[in-house]
Amino acid sequence: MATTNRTNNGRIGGSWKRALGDFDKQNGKVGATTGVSDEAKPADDDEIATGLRDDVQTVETAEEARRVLKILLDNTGTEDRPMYHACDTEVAYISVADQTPVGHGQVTCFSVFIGPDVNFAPKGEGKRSLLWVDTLRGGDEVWDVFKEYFENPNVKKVWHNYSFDRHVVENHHGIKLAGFAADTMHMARLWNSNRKLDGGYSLEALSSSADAMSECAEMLGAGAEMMRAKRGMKKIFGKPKLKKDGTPGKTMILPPIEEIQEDRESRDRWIEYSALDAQATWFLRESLEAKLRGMSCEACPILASKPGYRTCVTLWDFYTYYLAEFGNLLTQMERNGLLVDKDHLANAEKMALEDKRVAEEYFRNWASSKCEGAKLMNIGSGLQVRQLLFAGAKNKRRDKPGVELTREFTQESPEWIAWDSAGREGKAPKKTMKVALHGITLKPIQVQTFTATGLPAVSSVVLRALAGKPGVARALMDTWDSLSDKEKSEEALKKACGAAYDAFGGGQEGVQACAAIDSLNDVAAIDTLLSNFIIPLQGDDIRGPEGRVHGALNINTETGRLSARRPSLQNQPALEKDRYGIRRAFTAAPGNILVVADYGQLELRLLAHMAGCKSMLEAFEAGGDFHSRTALGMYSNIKDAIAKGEAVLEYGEQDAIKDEKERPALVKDVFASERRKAKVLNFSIAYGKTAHGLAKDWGTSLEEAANTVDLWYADRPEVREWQEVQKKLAVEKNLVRTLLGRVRNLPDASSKNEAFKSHALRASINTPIQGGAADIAMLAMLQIQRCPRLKELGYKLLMQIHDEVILEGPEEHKDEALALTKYHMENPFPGHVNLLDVALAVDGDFAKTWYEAK
DNA sequence: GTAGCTAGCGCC
DNA sequence: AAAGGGCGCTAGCTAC
Repeated sequence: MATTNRTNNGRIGGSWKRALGDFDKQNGKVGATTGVSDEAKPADDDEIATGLRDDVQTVETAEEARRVLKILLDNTGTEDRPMYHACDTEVAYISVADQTPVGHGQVTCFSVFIGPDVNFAPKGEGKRSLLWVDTLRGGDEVWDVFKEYFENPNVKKVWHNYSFDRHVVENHHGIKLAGFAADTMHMARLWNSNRKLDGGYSLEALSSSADAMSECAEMLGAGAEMMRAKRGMKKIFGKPKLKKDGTPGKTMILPPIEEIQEDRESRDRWIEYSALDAQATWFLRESLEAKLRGMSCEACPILASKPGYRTCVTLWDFYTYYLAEFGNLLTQMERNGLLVDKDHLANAEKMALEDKRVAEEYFRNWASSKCEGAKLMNIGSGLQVRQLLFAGAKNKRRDKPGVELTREFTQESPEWIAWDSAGREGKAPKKTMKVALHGITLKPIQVQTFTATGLPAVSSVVLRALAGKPGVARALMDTWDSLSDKEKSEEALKKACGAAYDAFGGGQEGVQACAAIDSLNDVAAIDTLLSNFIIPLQGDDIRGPEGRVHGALNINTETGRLSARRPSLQNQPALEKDRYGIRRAFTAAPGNILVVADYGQLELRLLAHMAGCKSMLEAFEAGGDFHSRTALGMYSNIKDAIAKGEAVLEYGEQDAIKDEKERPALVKDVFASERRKAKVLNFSIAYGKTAHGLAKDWGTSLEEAANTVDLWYADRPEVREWQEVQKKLAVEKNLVRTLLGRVRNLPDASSKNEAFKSHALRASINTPIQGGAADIAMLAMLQIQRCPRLKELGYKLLMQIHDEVILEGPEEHKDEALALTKYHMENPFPGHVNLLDVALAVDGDFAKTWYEAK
């Protein structure tokens, strides 16, 4: 085998990218994982010749299509023993990195493999077990023939990353895919969630992995070699990119898919390549089924002991009971998409740009009064901001260089910017110029936070500490002349400002520095909103033709949570930070309404259940403010106050009729700081946070933090025991399991590297909780999806944000739909029950927009 | 010019 | 040696 390096330099511009080409790294698709040579040498014939071409039956006409359609429909097997049809498509006219496949992309061909025994060749022409259909040449007529095939629910189809193929196939002729049976990417995740560094989950990587394919090595026989012959597309079809002078360059580029397919020189190789994908998927499914059948699925013992629990003996059971259907549901949600109000976003953009302009001007004026270069600096560059504020600071790692006193940066020249924006007339001025930045502080700022590379961090937390409370210094500056002497006293100013006050000499100078850094922070915050949400949500790449955004929902996390991409709809700004109301842009279609429901304290409830923690279970049963109740368990002074009747956890009915003055105080008001600590611990302990980290956050001694942690555990000893069991499991077996028994491999639990090992051990106590919450959310979504009444009412799932779901449907049925949604979430197990030892609390509402429904 | 990295930040 | 789990996305930067 030729030597290949691991770089993926396939800048494969424009519109070619395809499903299995370099779909995406998160899904472990080719790109990062397939060795792609940099060298512009022709592919070695030995490597790519599979000898497969003669085994491929090609179809280019409707007549041939009708003949093979019969063979396809004759080979579906039985309910008990289905014959799996592995399918795959190749796609042109889509930029997979940027565009949603809903409404983008055109299928140029597809391939099907039903196993080595099925023969697609006409009588008397020998045997061809691979089917390859040319939809470029075949066009609409061929699609019309195969529509019946794709829509037939009795044909059990298998795909690798079904999501992509489903959408691009459904881009043609209103086809509605049915008969989904398995997604080998999801099966592979369930088998081993830890392949990120081991080649990932691309079809290429999996089908050429001896481990993944081990269960069908025998069946493959000599074919195993053939599987391993599979290579990335660019390796086989790449051509040297032509340089400006027309000579071949070093970089390889991939011609457009439709060209490769039609080009006489590459067509046969292309047919082989693409037919091989279906075959690889088929064998991979066989192997993974055998693997999953051999792996136990051990649910949380407390849960598994409950009467009525649907036991999955093996992970294959888990796949067939839940995950396959869930995978299909996710593709349906992707297709549904969310309607986005572009006008609203355009308006938000205007406001954001204006706010940003004002804030930027304020900072730049101030900074350039102290350093000439700041006039032209890039204030979005952390490096440059660090140069201004931390010049001369040492690196935390002694062997590495610190921040220089002065440094030059290359910036676009003002002349060029003017020329570029004013119509490019005449000779182009020089594009860039050097800009020198030096430190501007009067006294060095004490560095508290460092980046991983040892340099002073300039994150928003650091800048916030320098600037003080948002808006305060700025307000002082704006009203400076009318301030009283007392208000202008050193003491008062220092109190109102952040740490930059002293570093810039105090007085008005100090206040101004704080105000300017505050503005800088503002610029960064606005920029994030603009570039992450406001702008991309208006673009056509992630929107389908009907104006809805169709992000991808992936099952690709270590814990079993979903992740969302293009766009990442799961990290829209939280309500309190959503200053431009971005969530208002997510809206229901006319006549419809959004139903939004989320779990309360889902992860803590799962911890209570799995650990069998008496105190936590009681607290959830009692209801009310959970964090106050935690504080009550930790601090005796709260207990005393309650015993004396001076405070209560929450008001009961009797308190409501009392005069306000006669009412006892609430714990969350009187013991606010205790409650705050209890709340932080509730969230932190599940993540494995250490006393050291808490001490740093709270600015207390290690001892004090450790004592507080002990107070938390004192009331909840079962949690500590449970965590020890998880860690032990991780060390002994290098795995932990979620609530429903899915596995997460943690090889680092045996690592000699203590940092890796610690991380694995923290993950071991978090994964059952986080993954268990994902399990519950999955069950609830399946119940919602299956609910015949919700379907009848016209309600569809659009989105999941870990513990929250969004549905859309006709406004007239909103009350019933919300009630049903909550019911399913509260009773997510098959049979409409909740088998946990703790109730599942669900909060929900409906509204025209996401913002209002939260 | 590109690819891959770091830093940073959004969500649960 | 670091010191809270899980993600995706962007801008800036640098090596090639």
